[in-house]
Amino acid sequence: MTSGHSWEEERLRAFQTGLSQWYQASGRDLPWRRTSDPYRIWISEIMLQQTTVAAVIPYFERFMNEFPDIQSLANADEQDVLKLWEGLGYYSRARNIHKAANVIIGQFHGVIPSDPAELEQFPGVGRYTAGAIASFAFDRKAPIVEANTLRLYCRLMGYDGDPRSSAGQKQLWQFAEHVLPDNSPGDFNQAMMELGATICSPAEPDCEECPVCACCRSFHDGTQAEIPKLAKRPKVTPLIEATVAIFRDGKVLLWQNQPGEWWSGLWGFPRFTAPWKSELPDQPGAALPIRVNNRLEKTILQKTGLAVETPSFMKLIRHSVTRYRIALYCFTAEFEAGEVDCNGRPTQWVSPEELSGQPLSMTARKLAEIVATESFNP
DNA sequence: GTCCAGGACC
DNA sequence: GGTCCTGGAC
Repeated sequence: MTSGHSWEEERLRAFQTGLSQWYQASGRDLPWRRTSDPYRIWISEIMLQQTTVAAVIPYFERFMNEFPDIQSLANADEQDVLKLWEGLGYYSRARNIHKAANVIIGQFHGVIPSDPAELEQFPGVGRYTAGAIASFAFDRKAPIVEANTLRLYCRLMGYDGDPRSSAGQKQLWQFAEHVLPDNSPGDFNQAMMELGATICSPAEPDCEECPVCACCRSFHDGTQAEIPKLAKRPKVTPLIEATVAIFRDGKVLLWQNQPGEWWSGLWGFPRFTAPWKSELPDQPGAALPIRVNNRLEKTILQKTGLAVETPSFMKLIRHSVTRYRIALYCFTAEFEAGEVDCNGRPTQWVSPEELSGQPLSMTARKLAEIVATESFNP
């Protein structure tokens, strides 16, 4: 295994030219590629972290309509930023861009810096995102390594080690720097990502269409299926949870998720580990076994301070969060007695119509829709 | 239904 | 090295 990877000048030129011609002919026209506005580039790059292009596009358009510049974002309430982020996931990204916007307004006179090292100081901006903003918006010669380029670089180098190891990371960043041209490094980086995303795909890359297959070690060796080495999947833990929409005088109780919890900063219906051991039959409207019902009522009292009338089972939602596979049992219930006490957690009573204005997780949103429909047409 | 993709930060 | 989230492909 080689410790460094370097190409001769001639090969480098051929690679850069082939890639650039291919990108000009075949690159997708994406909303954030029509601009060099660092604000738009920055927001798009944050949205694109851990998120696919197709999912990002409508969010990006809405976000830019609502917050067209960094000042409007800094002025906004965090809750309104989270509301625009609803459904995109990884909500710390939304809290971080709001925080960073205020730092840029307060300490950088509203000007996004062009230096990758400075960019990396902002919350939510790591080495990749700093390089992306610096190169795309300012055409600075900053290398990038993210999922698409990681796969592409590993194959170009024929790197069969673990790309997540420190040795692998060192190789990748070194390679990214090595191939980066002086002219239009931003376009070059975009082209690399585009090639990784479209041609050099994880399964069955379309090597016949690749403009640089002549430079590709993995293509030469026929090792595309083994490179890059895939990460081991963490083992999945099943969870059974319950959530309840409690009604009082036509309003429903929400609590706010706290730092360190899932969906921190967003609102939701009281939600907790289900007080039973195995999955229940999935029959909306069906009466719960009496003992299960009693335990549920007792848990609701513990978590909210409220006694409720017999909870009614509405829906089973199956979803996943990181390594957890969750069966979420959704209930509605009518308030009977008590004072709201959710262990110091912020709470509010809202009408079903007001639910649409609250930032909720996707699962809370699903129950909110059921709740709004039921209360409109019970 | 299950599997997979997708960076920052602790 | 573990945690954050969702949607789309299969």
